[in-house]
Amino acid sequence: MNSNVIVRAPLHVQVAERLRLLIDSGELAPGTRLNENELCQNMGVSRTPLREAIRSLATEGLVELQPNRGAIVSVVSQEDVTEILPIMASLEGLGGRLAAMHMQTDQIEQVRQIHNQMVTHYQNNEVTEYFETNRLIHELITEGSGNQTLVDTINSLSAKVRRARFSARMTRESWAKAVSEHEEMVIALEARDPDRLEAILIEHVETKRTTILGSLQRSE
Amino acid sequence: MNSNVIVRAPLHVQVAERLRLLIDSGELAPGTRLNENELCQNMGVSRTPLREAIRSLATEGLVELQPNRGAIVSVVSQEDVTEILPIMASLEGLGGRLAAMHMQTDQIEQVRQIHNQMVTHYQNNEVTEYFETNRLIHELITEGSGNQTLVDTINSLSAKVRRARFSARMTRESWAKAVSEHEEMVIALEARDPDRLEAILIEHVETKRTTILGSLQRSE
DNA sequence: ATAACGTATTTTGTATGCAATATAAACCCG
DNA sequence: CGGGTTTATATTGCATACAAAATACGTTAT
Repeated sequence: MNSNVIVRAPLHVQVAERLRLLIDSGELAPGTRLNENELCQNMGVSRTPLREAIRSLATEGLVELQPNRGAIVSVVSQEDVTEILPIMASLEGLGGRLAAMHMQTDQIEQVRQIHNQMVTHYQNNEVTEYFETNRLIHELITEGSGNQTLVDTINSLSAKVRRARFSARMTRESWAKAVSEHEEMVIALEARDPDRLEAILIEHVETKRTTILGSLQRSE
Repeated sequence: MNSNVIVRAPLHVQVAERLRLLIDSGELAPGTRLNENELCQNMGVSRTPLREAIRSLATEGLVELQPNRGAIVSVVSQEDVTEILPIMASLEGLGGRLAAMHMQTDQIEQVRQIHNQMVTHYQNNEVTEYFETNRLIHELITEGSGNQTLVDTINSLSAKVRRARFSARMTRESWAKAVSEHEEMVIALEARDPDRLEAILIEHVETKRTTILGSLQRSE
């Protein structure tokens, strides 16, 4: 009777994880062709698990299969982002609504703490740390909904937008707006006001949309 | 220069499609273990493309991988349905809102026609045809949003709920309510009233939730 | 009779090999 | 020299082969 069974993940799962990381970090840039032999050598596995991993990533939408020509890292177009953000607005809004109803007090306090950290990073102009704490807050609120399917759905959409990385291109103005919206979010959460939190989150994603599209304009 | 190239889909894609159908139709019931050799013989392919297909279905959530023990058709629990329906409400609501803004007049007329067919099926107590036309209307409206990512997201969630198939267990009462809500939907669409259509769709999914959970209660 | 052990068989996981397709290179002809 | 065709190489697609794990079975001992 051993309940501490250590089941090491199947190779294709490990490989998929690793690839996901490479793609997310940008080491494998959008459009890059995935050469099977090359990746096999790199990771020290055979083609079978690698190919299985690639198929998974394809259904996730991270890579695109081209029959008889392998797979390329999928490119996230402006149209994609335009499609995704309204969906995320709805879903984050729903998440916030549920979170305001279900979250424990200590969890809310945790959000407040991280929010305060985020504001500090904002004031110190620490962009990377700002985005990380920002992401964490959204994650905590979404998870606070208690709806795992919702969390998964949002994450999968969020991953695509993130990969387009417009991050660094925020104007001082829109950054300030985002921070103040976050402040309101936490207040609504502390007041456990579902309608208000939902509304702010939807508005917040709308701000994000403006920021991103603005940044895309400027970069053309 | 030949632009009429016929690219027949890769085997793993065909296999995935076939499996999806088998699962969706219930021929492969939830919980069934997928025996690779058996399926290979059945479909006349080797294990490699079959396994690749299974991996895809796993990331779609239709099957569940059990390390060293293969895959089983995933079971859709009451909790899953409880999680999914609010998400679908949000997304269908958004879809309706966008559809009311973007749909062409002739597309709306088409919805009206199919709606009328659906009402006839309702009056004649033709359940299968009713559900088919019902599904079609929702599909048309969602597609009318012009947001393909939204369509995909809804479809993937919808597939899971559908697989739980509570369909046949509708009470006369809730059925009537669903039909009248549909009538209102079409009216709101014809009036191109985004707010109203969104509200009705959200309400409509809520009705569905009640119906399904009621049916689950009764079946215990 | 049943519980526990050990062996045989099945089934999954991974690697390798061969065939088909696509890409790159060499070559020929204008 | 350039466009097009042929040939060579690389890469993907699929099937098979081997290894490891899990399940099924039979035997023995209590």
